[in-house]
Amino acid sequence: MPELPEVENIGRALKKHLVGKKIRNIEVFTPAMRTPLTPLLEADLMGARFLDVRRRGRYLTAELDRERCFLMHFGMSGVVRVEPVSVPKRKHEHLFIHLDDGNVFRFECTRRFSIFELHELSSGERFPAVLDKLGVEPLEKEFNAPFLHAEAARVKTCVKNFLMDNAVVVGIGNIYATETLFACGIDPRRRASTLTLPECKKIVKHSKEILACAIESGGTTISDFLNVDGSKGEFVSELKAYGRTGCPCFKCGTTIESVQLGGRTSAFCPHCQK
DNA sequence: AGAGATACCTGGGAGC
DNA sequence: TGCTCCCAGGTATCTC
Repeated sequence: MPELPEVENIGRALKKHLVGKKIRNIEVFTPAMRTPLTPLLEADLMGARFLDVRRRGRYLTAELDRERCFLMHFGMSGVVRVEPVSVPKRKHEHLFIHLDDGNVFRFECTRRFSIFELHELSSGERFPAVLDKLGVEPLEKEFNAPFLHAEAARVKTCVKNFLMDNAVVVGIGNIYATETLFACGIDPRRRASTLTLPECKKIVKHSKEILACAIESGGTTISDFLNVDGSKGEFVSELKAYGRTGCPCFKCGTTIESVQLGGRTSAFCPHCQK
């Protein structure tokens, strides 16, 4: 599934393929997505030109002229491709945007968790207003230990759910929260407000490192996304805790356990994570 | 107000 | 073998 590093790479690739191109035609195959795709047909987008592609959290925006933009979120099974019109339509492709260079921008999502919407974008704005409430970017300097410590102090939820809260920091999903807490030796069930400043420093350090590592390892997924089909990035082989319930801990050999937190499975080592 | 629960959706794997 | 059931995931929306 596209995590933040992959979304970043997808955005860079899309930028190369879309910017400067004009929309020739739009085809919608599945009108009733999580949010309906029909507004894309009703809006007059013929001839609109792509100006830029940007990432915010796990969202991508594709800015058009005429003060509008597409807002994309890939959920857990969303894929985008830019391919020649001759490539046959796949089963779960829901939207085609034909470009004036003869290629087709294709939006695929098996589980239909993805979002593809049209938004207003007043001049000077970088992102549509619906993204205003998102938290800081984990790779930016605003995501630091004092910030995290202050945020943690005012919530009652557990560390794991806190790290996954998009209003605090964006793009840390179940996998990265699980891996970060394992790397830090912090029990995911602990109250976030019990985190010390040094522990927050660890979390910031490790989450940035893990994201950076995933960006490198995710490269293969990106080439697949444009060329063939989405095989998983190599980062899956780096996982130390996520998906390893019942397996021995790489550090101490204790059996990895799992617990439900906020409706999500959290794997952890009961010996290493305190 | 804030936090937990639930709906959304489908493919794949486990179990019978 | 073939069927049913459950799980995975992020976000919006609800309920308490």
